[in-house]
Amino acid sequence: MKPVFALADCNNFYASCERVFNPKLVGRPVVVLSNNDGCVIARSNEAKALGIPMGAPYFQVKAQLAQAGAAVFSSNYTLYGDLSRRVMQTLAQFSPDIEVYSIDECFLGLTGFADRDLTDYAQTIRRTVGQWTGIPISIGIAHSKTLSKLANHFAKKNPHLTDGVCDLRAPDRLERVLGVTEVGDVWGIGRRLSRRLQAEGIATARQLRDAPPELIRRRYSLSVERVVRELRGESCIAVEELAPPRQQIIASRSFGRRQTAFTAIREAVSSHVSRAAETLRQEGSITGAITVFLNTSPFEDTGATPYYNSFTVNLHQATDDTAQLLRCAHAALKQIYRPGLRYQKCGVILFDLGPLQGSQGSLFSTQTADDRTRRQALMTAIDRINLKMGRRQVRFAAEGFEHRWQMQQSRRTPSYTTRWDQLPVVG
DNA sequence: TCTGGGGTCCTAGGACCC
DNA sequence: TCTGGGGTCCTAGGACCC
Repeated sequence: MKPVFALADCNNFYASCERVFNPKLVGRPVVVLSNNDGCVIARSNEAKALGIPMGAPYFQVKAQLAQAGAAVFSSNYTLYGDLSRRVMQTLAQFSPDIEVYSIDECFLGLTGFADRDLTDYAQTIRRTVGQWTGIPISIGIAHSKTLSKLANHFAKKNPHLTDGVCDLRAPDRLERVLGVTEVGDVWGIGRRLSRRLQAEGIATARQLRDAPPELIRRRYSLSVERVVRELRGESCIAVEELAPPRQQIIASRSFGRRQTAFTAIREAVSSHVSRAAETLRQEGSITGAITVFLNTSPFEDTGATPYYNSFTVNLHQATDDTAQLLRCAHAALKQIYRPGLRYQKCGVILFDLGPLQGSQGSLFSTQTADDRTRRQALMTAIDRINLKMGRRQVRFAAEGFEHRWQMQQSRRTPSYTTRWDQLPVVG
């Protein structure tokens, strides 16, 4: 039996989240900005209709948005994360086999449901998610993940034709949809590949499907060959219920305004280390290496070449101790900081991750097992307090107090669903 | 003045070894 | 003047995703 996949994808997710708690926004253009209020990263249909491109720098479209009476929000990831969890929990009612693919997308294995009317089933899913969470979704169904993405894309682009659900198992419909889908809209074909393929006369998803896989592999790569096979309905990518352990943890931010002073940058790096280490401990992992990176803006028009540098410290013993990581990060920062530059962003990467359980001590460590136990108890205590009392109530002095480098978020909505003091009020 | 953040995978090429 | 061949491992960079 051929496998059946569904992809459920929230429509304009962040913009829809803002609408859930502010129904007056329905019908109005809504956009959500990236961190630091830099770029447009989510648009309601009305905002898309204005021609606001995805990723547009806010300052370039600000006037246009204001003129159209658009509602503009700083991103509120706490809110979006919480609503995402609710959507995923609802979806889990409909298949035993689900993979949360991103904050707003979820694959459902429907192979065992193939004897039902799946369009009908998908409509039930849409209705339920809408009623329980207030978030509108679209659903694509097909014999491979890549085709289900494509089905979803078609459903979303043609709501009047599809009512938000598109089943591409029917061969004639599949032919038609493949024929009208640009090759760059296929999952796994980005801007670069799309340009190359088009230069060779492959402009639609159908043309890509009909290209010989062996040739594609030779000319492009294994990954593009896999895309071709998936477009042929040959499923090469399974639903992965268990997320593979992660390989790295990144914490970085642009500065609210350009920074030059070493002390300010060290504070920012320290606070990123602290955040990354928190994630590390949440996952029950330890890290064997830390990279600090620092850069100036790539958009500076002074003609100077942008500065980007990074430095990696390998730990002789893997750890999840914030204090130890701070020492390494400070040493790394000293290696890459150059006075006189206007820095735009810094961050840290933890990699070489492994499980805390069963980790080995180092032959060369001066730390005793007792020391380690005490440090771990300290970290656990800090994490607990911060969880209970709010983020960063207890923190390391290296993170500083003034935070003049911190990002700007002037248009942020309350954390309606995760903070008691910010619950929505019905009046 | 103002241009996000967090991930994964693949490949080519260099270092190194025998 | 001549200057192998093959294997592995690591890393940087490119490409993709949301």
